[in-house]
Amino acid sequence: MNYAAYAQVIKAMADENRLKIIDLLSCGTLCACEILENFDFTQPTLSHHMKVLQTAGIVSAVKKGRWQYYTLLPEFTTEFPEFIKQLLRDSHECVCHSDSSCSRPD
Amino acid sequence: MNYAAYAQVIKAMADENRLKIIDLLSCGTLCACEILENFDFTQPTLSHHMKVLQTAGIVSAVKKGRWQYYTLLPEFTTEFPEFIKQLLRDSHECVCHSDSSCSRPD
DNA sequence: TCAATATATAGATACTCGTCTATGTATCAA
DNA sequence: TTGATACATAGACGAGTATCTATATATTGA
Repeated sequence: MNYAAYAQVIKAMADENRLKIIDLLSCGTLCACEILENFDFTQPTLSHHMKVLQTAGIVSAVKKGRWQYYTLLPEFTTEFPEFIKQLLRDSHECVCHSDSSCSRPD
Repeated sequence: MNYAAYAQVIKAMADENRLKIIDLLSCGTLCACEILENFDFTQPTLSHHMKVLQTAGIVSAVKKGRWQYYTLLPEFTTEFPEFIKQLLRDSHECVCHSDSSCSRPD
């Protein structure tokens, strides 16, 4: 499992405001000004957050005229929940199935 | 949706090593020394990571003799994937369903 | 052409975080 | 009792980050 790659994605999600941005985008494309209406921080701060989400492969951006439209990437919305599922699922390559010097608790 | 609370959980997951620890624990309880065998960092660093995971409500700890046993909390393993599902699902309270001055891209 | 609008970039600041070394504490076996 | 083992805590350091103000760029309507 590629921990480093997914750690990058999760790092990008590890912020209250970006989590809300992802939620806003979960029902469709929005431009930056529409997203900004939902927050108290400044426009450059939003610009920073959107760049973080793009770099992580969570969001794509398309410019039309004056507006920059952001959309959740389908790769993210489908692959990420699948990764979480696999992460928390018992798999047979785990160290706990191998020999160990420590005894188990009762 | 409680973004702040889940942002704390996601922050605790937003580290390559802690992600691997969660994966190791996904198939059952392990003591600290067993977990440490899988990493290159020092024992105090592991101790720090385990505290972060406990504070976030991801892992519980039980001491038996000399050993400290760690287990993934069932609340985490069941509720977190559900949160991710809801986060990425189109919901009807979204701002995109309300009035907006911005036009949509084609 | 000019002003307003939408967004990005630069640079600064304060804070958080991952890791280390050094050391403390608790448990157990001899 | 003593030494070894398992783990935690304290404190430091360097890197990263969330936010701001100031400013630049691009687009559009008048």
